[in-house]
Amino acid sequence: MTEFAGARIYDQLARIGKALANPVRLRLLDLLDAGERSVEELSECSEVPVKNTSAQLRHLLAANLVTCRREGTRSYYRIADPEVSRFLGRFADLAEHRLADLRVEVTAYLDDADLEPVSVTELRDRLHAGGTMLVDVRPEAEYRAGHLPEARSIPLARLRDHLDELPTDTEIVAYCAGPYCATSTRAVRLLRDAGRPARVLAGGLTRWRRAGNHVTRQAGTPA
Amino acid sequence: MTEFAGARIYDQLARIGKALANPVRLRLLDLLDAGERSVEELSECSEVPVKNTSAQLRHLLAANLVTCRREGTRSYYRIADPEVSRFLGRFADLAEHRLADLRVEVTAYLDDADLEPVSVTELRDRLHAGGTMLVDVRPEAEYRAGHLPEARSIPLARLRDHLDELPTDTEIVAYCAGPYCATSTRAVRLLRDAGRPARVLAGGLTRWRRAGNHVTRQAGTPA
DNA sequence: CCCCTTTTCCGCAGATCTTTAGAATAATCG
DNA sequence: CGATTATTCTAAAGATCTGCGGAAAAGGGG
Repeated sequence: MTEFAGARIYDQLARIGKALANPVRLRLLDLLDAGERSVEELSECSEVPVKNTSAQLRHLLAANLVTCRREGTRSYYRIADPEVSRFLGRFADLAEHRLADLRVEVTAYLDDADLEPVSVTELRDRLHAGGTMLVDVRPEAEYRAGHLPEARSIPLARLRDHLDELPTDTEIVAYCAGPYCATSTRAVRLLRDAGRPARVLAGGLTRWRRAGNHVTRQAGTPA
Repeated sequence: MTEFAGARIYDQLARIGKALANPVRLRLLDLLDAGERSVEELSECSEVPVKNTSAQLRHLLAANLVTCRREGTRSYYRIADPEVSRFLGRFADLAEHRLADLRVEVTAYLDDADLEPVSVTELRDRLHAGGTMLVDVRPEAEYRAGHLPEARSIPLARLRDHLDELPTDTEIVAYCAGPYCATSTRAVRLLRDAGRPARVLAGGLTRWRRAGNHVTRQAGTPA
C-alpha cells in the first residue's frame, strides 16, 4: 500500500540489527570502543574462546562495524568509524532507557551508590582546577591502548602495593573500562578501607570518550 | 580480566539488538514511526500475514520498543517513546553510513535524483516564505494518522483526477511516508508529465519528524 | 446466546545462528 | 625449511527464530 521498497532495503538494515543481536558481539564492541585489540586480547577480556571470538568478529566485519589490520602473525580489530562509536553510546542509552531489567542488573552489579560517582563533566572541571589525582585501575595493556589525560596507571591487582604512593589529603578518582565494569568500584572500596578519599568515575573511559573528550594514546600505539 | 558484569547485562542489551535483527520488525517500526496503527493496518501496509505481524509485534513489545492499546476488538500499536523514534533515525543513519549495499538499494529503488528532492530544512523555509503547495500523497488513512502542517491530502491513486485543482505556476512539493517510500516519486513524475513544477520531499514524513518538526493529527485521533 | 471479527496462543517443520572441534593458512624464527 | 604461534576456515551438532496451520480468546452486535 505504502509502496515501500521490497524487503531488500529492510534486509540490509537488518544486517546492522543482527550484528547487535548477540551478547558476545556487544561485549566485543564495547571492548573495541576503548581501543584497538588483537583477537587474543579480546578473547581474554571477554572470557570467550578464541575461535568463537574470531567467528563473532567476522560477523562484525561483515556488518562493516569494525575493521581489521594484520600485523605479523596477529590481527588487530577496531571500531570502523567514530560514527559507530557514537551509535553504540546511543544504543546503550536506549537500552537503559527502555529496559527496566537492564537498570536493575546494572545497579545490582555495580552497587556504587555509596561511592559518590563523579560525572564526566565534574571530573573535567576538577582536572582543570587541579587538586585531584586520577588513577586508571585497568590492566596496563588497556592503559597503553588509550587512557584519560593525566591519569596514572595502577592496575587493581597492584593497587595494594602502591598505597604508600597515594596521597591521603588529595581526592583520588579511579576509573576503569566502561559503564558495566566493576574494577573501579573495587579499587575505590580498597582505597577507602585504606583511609584514602576516593571516588569512582561514573561510566569509566567509555563515557568519557562518548562525551567527546580526549583520550591519550601511548607513543607507538597506532592511531 | 576487566571484571565486567557477567553475561546478564549484555544479554539485556542484546534484547534490543534482537528486536532490530529482523526486516519485518524494522519495517513495522518504520510504519509505526509515522503514527499509531492496528495490527490489520500494519499487516496490510507491510504485506505480511496478520499472524506473523502479530507475532513480530509481540517481540517488539517484549523489547519495550512499542506499546499496545486495545479498543473494542482491535489492538493499536505505537512507538513506546519519542526516544525510540529518535533512535530509529540514528539506526537508519548508521546503516546508510556503513552499508554501501544499502545506499545502492535505496538509490536504485527511489531513483529520484532528477526530481530535485527538497530537504526538510529547505521545505520549512519555503513554507514560512509562502508560495509553495504541499501535498500528502499517501492513502487518506495515513494522512489522518498524522501529516505535515499545511499539507493537503491527495492520495496518489486520486491525483490524476485532481490535477485541475493544482496550480501551474506555484511549485508543488509532494511527500509520502518515509525515506524508503516511492509513492511521492511516482506522484512527482505524474505531476511533471502534466506540466506542473513539482519536487519530492527527501525522506518524507519520517525525516520531517526526526528533524524535530511538528506533525498535525486529525481531531479524534488519539495523541 | 450464538455469530462474527480481530487478535493471540500453540505447536511443528524449516531456516538460521552459535559454538566448538579439527584442519588449513599465514607470518615468524631458528 | 621445519617448528611455532595467531588466526581463520570447514563442518557439524545444538539452540533459537520464523512462518504458518489450527484453535482459542476477547469484544461487539443481532
